[in-house]
Amino acid sequence: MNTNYSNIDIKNLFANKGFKTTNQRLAIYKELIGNLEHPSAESVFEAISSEHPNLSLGTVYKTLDLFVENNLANKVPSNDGINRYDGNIDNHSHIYISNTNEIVDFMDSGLEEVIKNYLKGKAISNLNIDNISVQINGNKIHPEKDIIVK
Amino acid sequence: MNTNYSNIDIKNLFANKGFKTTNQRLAIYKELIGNLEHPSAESVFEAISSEHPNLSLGTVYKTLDLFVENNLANKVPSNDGINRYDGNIDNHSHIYISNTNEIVDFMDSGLEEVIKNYLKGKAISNLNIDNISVQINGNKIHPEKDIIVK
DNA sequence: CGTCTAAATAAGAATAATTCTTATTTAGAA
DNA sequence: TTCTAAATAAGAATTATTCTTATTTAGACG
Repeated sequence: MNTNYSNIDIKNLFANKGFKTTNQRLAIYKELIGNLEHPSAESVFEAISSEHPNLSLGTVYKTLDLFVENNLANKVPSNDGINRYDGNIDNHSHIYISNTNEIVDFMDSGLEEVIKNYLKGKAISNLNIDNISVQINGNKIHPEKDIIVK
Repeated sequence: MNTNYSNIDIKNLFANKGFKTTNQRLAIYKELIGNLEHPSAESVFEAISSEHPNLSLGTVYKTLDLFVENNLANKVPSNDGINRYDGNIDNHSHIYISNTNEIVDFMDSGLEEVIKNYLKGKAISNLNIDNISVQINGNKIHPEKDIIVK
């Protein structure tokens, strides 16, 4: 995913979706695509509120939902009751780490391919499939260190 | 999964985990394993409150979390901020249906096998994997009808 | 470029889900 | 049967999210 958008690029992106570009939306969008940790509305707000001291938390909520509705972001299912968002709209999977509460991207087109092929042999009637992603649940052996996928 | 537990069976199950059997816990557990729709705390409460008029919603919350801690249930990640629970602790996958807000079980040991095999070729360092499940996101063509997997 | 207006925002009130507190009740050990 | 630690009921408190409304602003249009 290219996260190296200029303000002009983002402005065009927004215009194509039919909504206005505001400083708030620019800041929220840039934070979202730059933050790979699947932030909550609250953490997006905290990350940018020093540069945007008048920003309202309600605006962050509304704006993130606007992005989701317009396919500029996705919600990431969570199991602690707090909604988290993902600026990466390419289909990918997630590693849920229970002892750190992290949700780490697992990008691997081969995996999605393998699953799609397997499911071709199955008939699931009455369902339009939008996308498939894998949830890998686990815990970090060394919580302070990163997970490295090779 | 055998959902045909007698009260005695459940009592033993609880005793083995080291906690007391109460009427509330029996009712909550039976509702949880009998309800395949991944209920929230609220819906468990509603389902059994007529037979247990003094039951407190807080007790349902506490009890469901007790079950999760003791591996008698799992939390199901959701993206509407409401925690949902699953009394089926066998590893399985879920179909998330956006237009009905349902979460439907997708039991298929072959699928988990295919994924495990694929992941054997990958090195994910610093992670203990507990389980892997697939999230199939889609929407029902006929919302009032069921999804049938063959 | 200035004007205008629908759209967006700030601020904080309202709501909804969940957790916490404490007095009372109870399961099950002894 | 007694006793006590554990569990519960009730409702207050907290937290995440949504809603309301007065004010501000992006950008269309002249």
